[in-house]
Amino acid sequence: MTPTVPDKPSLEGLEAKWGARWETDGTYRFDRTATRDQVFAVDTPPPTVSGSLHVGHVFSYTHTDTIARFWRMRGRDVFYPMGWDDNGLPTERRVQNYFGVRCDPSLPYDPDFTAPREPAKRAISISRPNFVALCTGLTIEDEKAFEELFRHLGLSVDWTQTYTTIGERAQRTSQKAFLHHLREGLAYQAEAPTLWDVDFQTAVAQAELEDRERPGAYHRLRFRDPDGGPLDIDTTRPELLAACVAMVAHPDDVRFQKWFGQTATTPLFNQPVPIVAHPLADPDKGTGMAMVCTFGDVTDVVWWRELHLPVRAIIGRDGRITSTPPGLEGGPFEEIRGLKINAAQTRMVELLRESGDLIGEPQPITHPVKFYERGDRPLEIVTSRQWFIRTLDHRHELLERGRELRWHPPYMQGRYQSWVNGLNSDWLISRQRFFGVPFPLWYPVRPDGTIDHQHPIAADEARLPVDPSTDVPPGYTTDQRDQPGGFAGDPDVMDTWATSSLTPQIATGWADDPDLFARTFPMDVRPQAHEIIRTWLFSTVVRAHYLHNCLPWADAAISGWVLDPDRKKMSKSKGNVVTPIGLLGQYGSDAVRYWAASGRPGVDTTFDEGQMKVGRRLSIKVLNASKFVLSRAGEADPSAAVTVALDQAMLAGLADLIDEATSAFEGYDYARALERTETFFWRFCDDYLELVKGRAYGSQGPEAQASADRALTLALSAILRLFAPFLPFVTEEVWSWWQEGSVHRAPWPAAAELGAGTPVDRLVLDVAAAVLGEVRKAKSEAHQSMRAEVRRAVVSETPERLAALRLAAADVQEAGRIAELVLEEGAALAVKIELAEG
RNA sequence: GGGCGCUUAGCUCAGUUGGUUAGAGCACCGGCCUUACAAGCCGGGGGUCGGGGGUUCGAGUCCCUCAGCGCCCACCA
Repeated sequence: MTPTVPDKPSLEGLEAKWGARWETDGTYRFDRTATRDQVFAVDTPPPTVSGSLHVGHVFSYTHTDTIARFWRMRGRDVFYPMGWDDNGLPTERRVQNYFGVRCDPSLPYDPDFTAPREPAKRAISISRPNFVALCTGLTIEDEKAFEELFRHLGLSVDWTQTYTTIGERAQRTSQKAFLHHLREGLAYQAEAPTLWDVDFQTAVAQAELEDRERPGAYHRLRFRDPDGGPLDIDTTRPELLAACVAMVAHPDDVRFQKWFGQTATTPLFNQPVPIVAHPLADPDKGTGMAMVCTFGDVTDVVWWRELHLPVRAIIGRDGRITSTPPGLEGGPFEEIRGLKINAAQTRMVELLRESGDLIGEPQPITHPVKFYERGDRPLEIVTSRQWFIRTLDHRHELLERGRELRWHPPYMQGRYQSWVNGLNSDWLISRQRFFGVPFPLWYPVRPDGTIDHQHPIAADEARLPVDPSTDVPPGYTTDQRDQPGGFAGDPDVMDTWATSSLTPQIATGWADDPDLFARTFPMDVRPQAHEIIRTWLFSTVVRAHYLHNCLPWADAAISGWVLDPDRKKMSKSKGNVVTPIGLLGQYGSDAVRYWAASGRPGVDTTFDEGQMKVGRRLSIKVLNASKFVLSRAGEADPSAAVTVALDQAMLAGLADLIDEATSAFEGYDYARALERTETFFWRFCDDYLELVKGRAYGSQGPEAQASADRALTLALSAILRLFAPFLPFVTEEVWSWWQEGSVHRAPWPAAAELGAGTPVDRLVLDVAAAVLGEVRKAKSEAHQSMRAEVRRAVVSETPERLAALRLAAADVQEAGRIAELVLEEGAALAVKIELAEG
């Protein structure tokens, strides 16, 4: 094929041109005839749709894309779907504000409902199905914008495989998996104390917690020991005094052993409480004696459970003091009833100070307090009925799965192990929210109108997905909803992780496409960020272990974060926010990808526009070097032999590079593959191209020219393919000048294709470039042009290197414009240069 | 409290099993219109490889220790 090389190659417009072409040609389309062993399947992270994509997405998704492109060129059929995570709280909050609505799950579906154009002043109550429809509609627009950005970035996703986490397939999959677990006893419901967010009014799982350092104070309260003497404790939660159910000290604590088994009396309320022993009580903390309340913190829950203490709850789900424990009616408790927690604490301290039961002044401290990671107020612990998936009983199997998984980088496995080792409760999957996957369950309503939670009615698997708030369980009729003798739908939804833990099953069609599933599951790789190892990665392993008794994928590729130390400075000085689309427009997608791909696996990387400039320069260099090679040698005879030592040496180095890049990619180290390829390429341009230029123009006769031409085209072909995973647009552009088809479907280069076999003196290029460098240096120091003539150059070198240099002497002379080249044996490289006059 | 990672030139980072005077890019300085590229090319200066100790013929690389930064985990009265 005769190359068609533009006069002025440019990067402008390549994204649009090739994006459209790849779509038309189905370049990245998954071939459903491939069998599992021919497939490379990627469990792409579905980005949260509420909000916008930021440079962190560009960063990590590029990493995955380079891997996908590598395996595609290696001949694998790449299954690379995209998902949108539109399920969950962020979308709910947006819809509430955007439309001025709120979800009331007790309302029936209104098929005629249309959203108000402007948010109503008073929030309109709508049914859950109507609310969900609004959520879905609002996310579609964002999803379009996300797809456009990712296409512009050049992700080689198969956009026909897109799913959403609230979509029908995700719901079907989530519900089917839940029913599986239910049948096998791996899912269960329990009425138990759980961490509760009083603002979101929902239970929260261990994985969603974070500790925040908060100011607090130790308050010393004076209880009465069994003899009526003082017995002091320190507490940060004096407002929970009315919920005190015991006092506890360490079993070995000699100060308190005489009281174990006896009864103390609380201040203010004068309630009797047992004095008990438990090893979790720390003799060095406070007075060594603690009060146990239901519930002030998770230690209270442990004590309550293990010491079989009664429940005396006072905090309601709205975060106020609501329930009055028996025996406290009419007393000082009335002073705090109805108050929020902070106000209740203030009032309690006043009351205790008045009664003389507060000893000294509160001692301010800073201590870690548990928060929901998206929440603003400390979590409380309330008792409620929730659904759980068992994890504690399977800790050892799950640890073993973690060891079976191949981690990139390997040390990331430690995060998984420490998380699993630290699990202290089963996985709480129910949420008292609306925009999520409903539980496919109903409960019988007893004749007295109460709900019989112990006998849930499961949906028919063939009918999934169901919405129990509108669908009717098998054997019932619509009019029996919420009626005595009828049924009631489960009001909760699954936590978003309960759905996203099934992304492999959703993407591969486990619930509804057995053919696809057989070709793609278990998947090959899960790319994701390190902070969600404990949530997304862990929960995905749990689901696959239970559902399929295997890992969901063989490899986990963990990406770091984008650090932005200069963010302030940038926004101050320039006043414009750096958005991904702006960067892509300014530097070009290939350049931004270059920056992203230079971030090593798992390593946090600084946001660096300088690297994008370098990437742009590299892309332009690819255009220009390719232009030179193809316009000189594009019509080279493919059967010509590479006979010149310099050419052979260059190809030998390229063969080494191919081997190194290949094994780096196989180990998920795209960054190393890029770095090595780039280094080679610059040397190829700066040294080899300069050395070979004259010969390629025919200065040394047709055979020497043919060798150069052949070497140039072989090298260009391999280099373009090595760069293709990183710079998909510019490599495709150049490829199209002289090759049929897409470079992204071309075979990954192999060292063998470069005609290896004959022994090659690899020193030739090395020595020739070194001498050329000396000549350049001399001209630079003489303030001469590189074109300046050298009358005579005397090169001293070791005999071995001199022999190598001799093989490239003609090229060196020509590149350096050296009239007379003298070679002498010496200890190390030394070059004496006499420039011509003038 | 336990664990992991990082600390190499002004900046961003490479340095794979320990081996010749420690590398790249950016920035800086100087030079050059050289027929692929002036949004380019050529050259140059610049580092006691966080501190200390050890193993070794030899340590940026291995061991110990200390410090700083970041992250993960932890029952937080």
